[in-house]
Formats: sequence, C-alpha cells, structure tokens
Amino acid sequence: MTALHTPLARKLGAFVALSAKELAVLDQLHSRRRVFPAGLDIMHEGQTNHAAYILASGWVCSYKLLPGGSRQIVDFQIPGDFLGLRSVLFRTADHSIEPITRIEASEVLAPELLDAFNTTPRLAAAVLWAASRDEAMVVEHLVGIGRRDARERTAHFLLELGARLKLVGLATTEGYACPLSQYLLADALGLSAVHVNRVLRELREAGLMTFQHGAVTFQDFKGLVKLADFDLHYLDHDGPLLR
Amino acid sequence: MTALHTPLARKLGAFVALSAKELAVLDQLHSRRRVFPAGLDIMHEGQTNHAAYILASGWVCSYKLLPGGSRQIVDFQIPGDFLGLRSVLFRTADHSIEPITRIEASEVLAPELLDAFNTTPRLAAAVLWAASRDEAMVVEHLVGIGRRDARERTAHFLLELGARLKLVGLATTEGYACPLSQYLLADALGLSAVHVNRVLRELREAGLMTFQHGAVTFQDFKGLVKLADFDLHYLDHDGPLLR
DNA sequence: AGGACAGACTAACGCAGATCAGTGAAAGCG
DNA sequence: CGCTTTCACTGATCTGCGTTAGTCTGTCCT
Repeated sequence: MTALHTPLARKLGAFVALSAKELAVLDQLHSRRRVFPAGLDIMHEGQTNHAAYILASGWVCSYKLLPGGSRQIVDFQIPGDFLGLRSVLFRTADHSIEPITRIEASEVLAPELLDAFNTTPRLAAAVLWAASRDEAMVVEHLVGIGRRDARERTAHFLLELGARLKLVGLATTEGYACPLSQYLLADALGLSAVHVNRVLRELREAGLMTFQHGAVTFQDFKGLVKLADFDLHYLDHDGPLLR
Repeated sequence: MTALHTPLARKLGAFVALSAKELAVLDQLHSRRRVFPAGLDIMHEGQTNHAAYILASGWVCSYKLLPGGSRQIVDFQIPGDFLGLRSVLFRTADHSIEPITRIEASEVLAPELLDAFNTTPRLAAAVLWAASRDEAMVVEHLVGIGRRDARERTAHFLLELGARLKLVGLATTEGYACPLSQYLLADALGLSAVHVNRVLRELREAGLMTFQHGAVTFQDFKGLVKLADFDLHYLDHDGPLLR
C-alpha cells in the first residue's frame, strides 16, 4: 500500500483499498487549503451559499443555539471528516460550525466533488459510506441523550470518539489526545458542566477512565464498554454495497 | 399540473416541478407494492441484506432498543418517506422499523433507484434533498431531546409532524389525524408515558392544542410556535443545488 | 354477556441532574 | 507585574421528570 497522505484517505482506505489514481484524486481535493483560528465560527446557522470543507487537522464542533441561550452540540468533527456537506444541498446552513482548535481545512466545491465521483466511482461509494456512518453516529447520539443516563452516555460518547479517532490513526485502545473542555462535553451530552464534572470523577474513581489535561485514557476498556453498552459494530467492518 | 399519483411524487413535487416523464419514473418505482400489518417489524437492527421501501400509506417508526428494555424512537415515517434507505448502504441495518398502522409500501432495489437517477437526474437531486431534509429533522430532534424541556419538546415535535404531513396533503394548519399512542410519543420524545400525559394535559388546558381520539388539533398555532421556538424554514422553501 | 387487554389518565413519592454559589489553579496580556 | 479570563472542581439546594401503583374507559374476543 502506498503512503496515506491525508486523514480522509486513511479513513476511506480503512474501508476500501484505494488505487494510486484514487489517492491522487483525493489529494487533489485538498488543493485549496485554508487555516482557521479556534473559536471563530466558519459557518453560521441561516447563512447561505457557503462552501464545504474537508478537515485536515484540528477539531471542530457543529451546534445549534436555542433562544434560551443554551446550545446543543450535534457532533464533533475530527481530521478526515467533511464539514457542512449536507448544508451545501440546502441553500442555507441548518447549524453553525466552530473550530475548537486551530484547524486546517480544504475548501471543496460541489462541482469538484461530483467530478471526482465521475472519474473514480468507487470514491463516490466510499464517501457515501462515510456520510452514512456519520448519520448513524448522530442517531446513536440521539438514542444516548434520549435513553441513557449521564454515566452511560458520557462513557459511550468518549468511546465512540476513540473509535473514530482510531480510524485516522489518532487514538489507540489506551486513549487519545482530546482538546475538549468539560463545557463542550456538557453541550454535546445535553448535561450541565457541573454534572459532567461529577460524572468524570465517578468514572475516574471507579478506575474506568480519566479525562484530564487534554487526554482521554482508558484504564478498563472492557468495563467501560460494558457500562456504556458500546457496540462498535456499527462503525466497524461494515462495507457498503460495492459492486 | 398533472394529477399527483403518490405521496412521494407530491412531496418532491412541492420542491421541483416534475415533468410527465419524471412522474412516470416515480410511478414505476411503486410497482412492487406490499402490505404489512401493524406491530410486526419489517426490519430488524442487525439484519442484513434487506430491501428499502417507499411508504405509500400508513405510519411507521424507526427505533433502537437498549439493553435495559427501554427504546428510543428515532423518527416516524409518513407516506412519501423512504424506509431503510441509509441501511441499504451498510450491510446490516442499524435500527429496527415497525409499522404503527397497517401500511402499504413499495419495495425498491438499489439498482432500480440508480437507474431512475440516471434517466432522470433531477430526480436524484430531489431525492437527495429529501434525504437531507430527513437528516436535518433527526438533528432537530436531537437538539430537542438535549436542550428543550418536556413542554417545548412535545409541542415542537407535533408541529414538525404537522409540517411534514402538510407536504403530502395529510394535514392543515388546523391539525391532522394521528395514530400515535402516548406510549409511542413518549419513546420518541425520550420521556415516560406518564409525563407525556401530563404535558398533553397542560397544553390542552392552556388552550394551545389537543391530542385526542387519534387527532391532533391546533387551537392556538401561533402560541404553540412561540412556545416551541418552532422555525419551519428548515423544512420549507429551501431548494437543493439544482444545476 | 363476561373476560381480557390496550390506552388514557391520575396521585404520591423519590431521585438524577439542574442551578446557584462559590474556590483555586493555570494561562494570556496590558 | 498584577489583572482578567478560562477551566476544573465542589457542596447545598431545588425541581422536572421517572417510577409505582393504581382507576376508568372502550374495544376486541369467545
């Protein structure tokens, strides 16, 4: 296998073996690279005619604000993920996107993407598969918020992040570097920051995992998986309908 | 405008004017019509190699079960919606699908759909738009469960259902026929059935709306919209990137 | 007709998690 | 160099919602 140039190539490569040509096409999508600072929204709910991006490095969150001032983070994006792909189909974005760290991202215009799909159809299938996987994760997130208590929910979420990061080589079974604050985690989990803190302490004191100093460390992976009822099969080993 | 044959045609037609040819292609997708009784799952989480369907009549819910025995309903599907479209891309379904009423649905195989897209590309855009809209609704649902209290959440959900039903001619601003039990509503909203009952009583006593005898009736639409912070713009008036 | 069952509805009680109100440490900055 | 801001962390109190345990209807059986 040739060297994997980008996180996206690495992610898709974990699912279909990519030819040199396909890798080259993927690389070309990364031509218009841009850098954004942390904390400054790159896309706003209601905004029209924005571009889509492929995230090359750094972390991002997509969220919605409510009139009461609270917010719900729908998902975090990590290297190799698309930003605002769905919103491009609508004229206006249905959520906002904020970089959590300084990020590097490549602007992708719809025509370029369609072009790439035409020349390398297997890429289209792979990208569609990735999009479906993202959607499955949003659904799993919904289920967690609706029906899991704070401990299960937190554990599940951090395990899932780990699984995603592993795909792009940014995590091991031991843990991963994680730039999230407890506030961000709270907004993602539908909890208060105070309660997130308590839950993290519980998990730590139970010897299951730690979330400290910008790093997530799994001490008892199996125990965590059991507590969270984590089933990675919906992220794993599942290929699309490739014919 | 020609007569609209199916709910799907009606829904897509609300967004792009469909030619006679496109209508014919849509009709053809409905050739393999099947009937399913209420309460019997037509698709199971973990099941492999199932087909996708277009719902022609009746109501359906897609849900996930948790080990504790509770379940979370991710979404209800109404006539004109696709069933299991995303799960076809994965080898195995990531959720279960259960008819709430007796339903009629047309089996659609992936090749047929791709064929239809090739002969009428505008149809592909329209279907993609519909899929994006569905995803946007799941996101909105997630936000509701995470950050809205029971009253807002319930009101928002029933308003959204109304907006969707209006698109296929099954609702007016006054209300709509609704076969959901309070238990189903509870599983969708991440609440207990008991509390759903309390909330519905509150809404009724506040003169906002009723949910009784299989019908939802809006008495104070504006008041409800305000309470729920309901913004239908993400369902309305928004076209896809049509070139 | 009587029994079984599903669904709407209610009251009493308990708890998970929100809210409020702080402390203390580290990092950015004029 | 203090000053401000951000973040982790904690205890006390409050509350929205779950849980339990019912009653009452209507409808479908046989």
